[in-house]
Amino acid sequence: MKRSLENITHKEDTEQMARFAKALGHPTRIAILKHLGNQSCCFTGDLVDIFPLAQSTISQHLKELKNAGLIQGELNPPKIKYCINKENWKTAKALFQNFFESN
Amino acid sequence: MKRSLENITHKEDTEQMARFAKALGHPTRIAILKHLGNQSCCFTGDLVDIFPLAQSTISQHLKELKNAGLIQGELNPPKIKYCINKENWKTAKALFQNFFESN
DNA sequence: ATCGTCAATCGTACATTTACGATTGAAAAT
DNA sequence: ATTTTCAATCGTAAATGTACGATTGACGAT
Repeated sequence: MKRSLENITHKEDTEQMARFAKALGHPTRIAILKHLGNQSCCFTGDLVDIFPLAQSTISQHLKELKNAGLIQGELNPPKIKYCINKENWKTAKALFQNFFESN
Repeated sequence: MKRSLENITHKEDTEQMARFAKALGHPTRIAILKHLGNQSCCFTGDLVDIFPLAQSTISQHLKELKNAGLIQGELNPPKIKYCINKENWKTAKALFQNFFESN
């Protein structure tokens, strides 16, 4: 990537949707979200058991999902309980719905 | 990425959705698709005029969208006309709809 | 106070992405 | 036949992403 600073800007909706899409752009993360959808919530450890990936890798994926705003972590000592961020989920849903509808 | 060969597999739906999402994971590509949605079709050159990016960069983005199956190029010598791939668009729409609905 | 458990972060290796300019190839126009 | 035009591809540089094991930090339990 050249133009590292002088980068192109797009409409905020477009940028936001791209951020969501990027976070969804890995099968493990989709699978995590599907799991959260069923369970409503779960702990990192649960996921480490489900997926044949290192704990650090799961943690990294969770971080990306959190950064994108799709999930949130609640302290539940000594564990951390992850849930869908319903607020942003609604936003994402609307963005994608609107995007796909127009064709 | 270690495990380059012994990689994790997911359900086909999950993999497919991730492929679509990955292709949507860049604002320029979202913008291209939105443009195609309005225009129904367009030429690479049109996009080069619209976006402040090199021709080769646009071409690369188009290639990714084509690989993901979201667009298709029709020969229209001497130009190439790009359109939404309606078949796969429907598939993608359904995958995302279903995904977001379940929460 | 020490130990065990859980999850984040660090350091690292390698792959992939994103951008550019330059080159190539194919087809239309001269 | 030569030139022009359009878009793909090549080569390259830098950034990001994906995975691992090891370490750290926080907190409960012993």
